[in-house]
Amino acid sequence: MTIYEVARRAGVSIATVSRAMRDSDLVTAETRARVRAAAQELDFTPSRLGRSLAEGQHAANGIVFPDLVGPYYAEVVLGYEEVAAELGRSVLILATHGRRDAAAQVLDLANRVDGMVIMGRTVGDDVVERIAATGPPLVLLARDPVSTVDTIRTDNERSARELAEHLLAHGHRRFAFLGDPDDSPDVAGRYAGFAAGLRAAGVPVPAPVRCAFNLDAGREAASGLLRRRTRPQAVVCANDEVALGVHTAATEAGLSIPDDLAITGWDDVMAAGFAGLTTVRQPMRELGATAARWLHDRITEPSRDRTPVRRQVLPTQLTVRRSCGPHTGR
Amino acid sequence: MTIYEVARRAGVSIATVSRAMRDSDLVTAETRARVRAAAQELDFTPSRLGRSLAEGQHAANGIVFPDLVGPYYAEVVLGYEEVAAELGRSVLILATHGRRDAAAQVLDLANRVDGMVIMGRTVGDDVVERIAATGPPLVLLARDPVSTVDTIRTDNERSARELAEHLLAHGHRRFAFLGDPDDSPDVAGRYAGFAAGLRAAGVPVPAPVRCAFNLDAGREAASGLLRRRTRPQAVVCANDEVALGVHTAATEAGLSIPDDLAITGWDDVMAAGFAGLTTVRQPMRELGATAARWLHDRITEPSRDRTPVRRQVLPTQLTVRRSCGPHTGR
DNA sequence: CTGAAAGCGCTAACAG
DNA sequence: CTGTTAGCGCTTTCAG
Repeated sequence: MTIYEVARRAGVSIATVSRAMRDSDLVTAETRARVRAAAQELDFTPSRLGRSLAEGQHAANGIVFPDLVGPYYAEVVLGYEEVAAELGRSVLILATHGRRDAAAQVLDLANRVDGMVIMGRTVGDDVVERIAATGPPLVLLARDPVSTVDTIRTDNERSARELAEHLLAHGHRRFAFLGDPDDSPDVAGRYAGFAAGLRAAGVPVPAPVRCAFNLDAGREAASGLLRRRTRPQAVVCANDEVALGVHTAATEAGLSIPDDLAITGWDDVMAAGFAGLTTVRQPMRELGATAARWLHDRITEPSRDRTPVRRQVLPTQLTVRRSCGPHTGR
Repeated sequence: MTIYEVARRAGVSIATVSRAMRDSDLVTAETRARVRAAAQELDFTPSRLGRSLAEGQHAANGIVFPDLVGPYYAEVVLGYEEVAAELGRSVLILATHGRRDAAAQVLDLANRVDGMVIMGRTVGDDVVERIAATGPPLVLLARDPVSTVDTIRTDNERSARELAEHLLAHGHRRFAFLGDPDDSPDVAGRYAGFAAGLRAAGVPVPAPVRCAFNLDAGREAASGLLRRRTRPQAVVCANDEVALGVHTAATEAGLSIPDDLAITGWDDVMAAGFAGLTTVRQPMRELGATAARWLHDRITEPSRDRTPVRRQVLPTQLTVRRSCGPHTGR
């Protein structure tokens, strides 16, 4: 079912069918009606491929992330998809799963979309720069800026520092940090802010205890930590899953939280509420939604690169619960 | 940067470039090398659009779901994407968000992919049938079969019945069911199995208390329920979010769980473990992964529809924790 | 307002 | 093995 058959049936040229299908005002209402009727009868839908090739537009956006485990990426993707859909664009997803050969897949994706966002440490800067140079518009999300690419992130340093100060106010002095700063720019920022907070108070900054982003990794790392001769008083974790792993390990070790051990996480996942975990909330959907809007601007702007580079850091919110230490008063 | 410029630079025809780029064995190793070198220098990547139009293949799959709230859909999508990527296919996502006009978007998606999965109650059977008739291969996921479309689901009836029996064994006799059977085929199945379990024991089957799939809805519905003169002894919820909402409401009302009120959920989300919630676990990734494999089979099979209709129901697992009632022994 | 015709970038017969 | 030449399905000048 192609435009030709509709044209024949309606007794017009394919150009007219094309116009009628897109409500161009270069056709009489009457002609349009006749064409649409024919299209209806033949159950014709213009081929996206044909149209895209001719227009040089995919009407699609891409997004690259490590995976969808935990609510963080899922929420970002959701915010992105929602706005993209409103703007009439489909969304292509690509999970790198930490694969080595992710670059090739990302490059392939760049070839299928009019714009794309690249999250965190999914691929190297070389790939980003290559796409920035010859590919579609890009937005970097939760990742350090590269050359002149638009970048959107949430604040990590400041909240982490605030968190450190809060813990210090509880009287804690021996700390541990769980998470791998080399794993993602977010973790690096959180560790940096945490370290800055301790340093300002003259408290020794521990080296990070590197572990993956999941409950089991946190649990395992913690069980080692808790066996040390001098146990930390407070464990700051790179995210909630890790923190909940520590929570589990501590409980198993017969420790009571927060009296024997204070714990904090990041993200405020649903389980954090039920575990009474102090954490930091960040505007995940807004992150994705903003990226989608920025991309749309770049894609539709008349002269590429007219808009200056955009950089934004969204604020986060410290959410204090009982896991960080006893709170007196209300 | 097109195939023509590479051809000129390498001193060959575009056909040869095409062959060299795809490692056809219809080119000398030497020619291939020369072409690839030229391509490299010019930073040429074959256009996906051009290729797709010529091949009549998108090398992409689609997936339609209501949203990504909660781990369920995210996990299914992840399993789907992972397998699709391994099979060399990109993935297009479409979240319907319960919109009325989802049909048009789904139809549009069908025009961009070689195969797609449609989950739950995102669009009506008419849309499914229309795509089945003229569109790419389809797999229905967590949804009742439609005509001869492949369908994969997890078991709901049986597990729900098992769950009812377990609760009956605890001595509970006054039940409530939270969730809307009209909302999704899954909920319908769960309610049906639950009802069957009670009926078999001669226990009155309550009408479902309809509520949305989230914590607040569960909490609100429960607070009404708990104010009735005869409070139920056990509340069976359509999923964990709802159950955790009930949990919250009950705790707020000063009830102790499970002594004053037993609660069960579905999905085994992370918070369920921390809340001690009895629930039912289902193989979410496997659901998506299987759908991706089935689609690939259909897409690549020589004569369309040679494979008979596939229907599969994956088993689930009752996960008993403390929220359903006191367990003696180990 | 409508039609003819030239692409968009690539693949795949079909000849050599 | 390599080149020529049709398309794939649609949009868009350019004439009329």
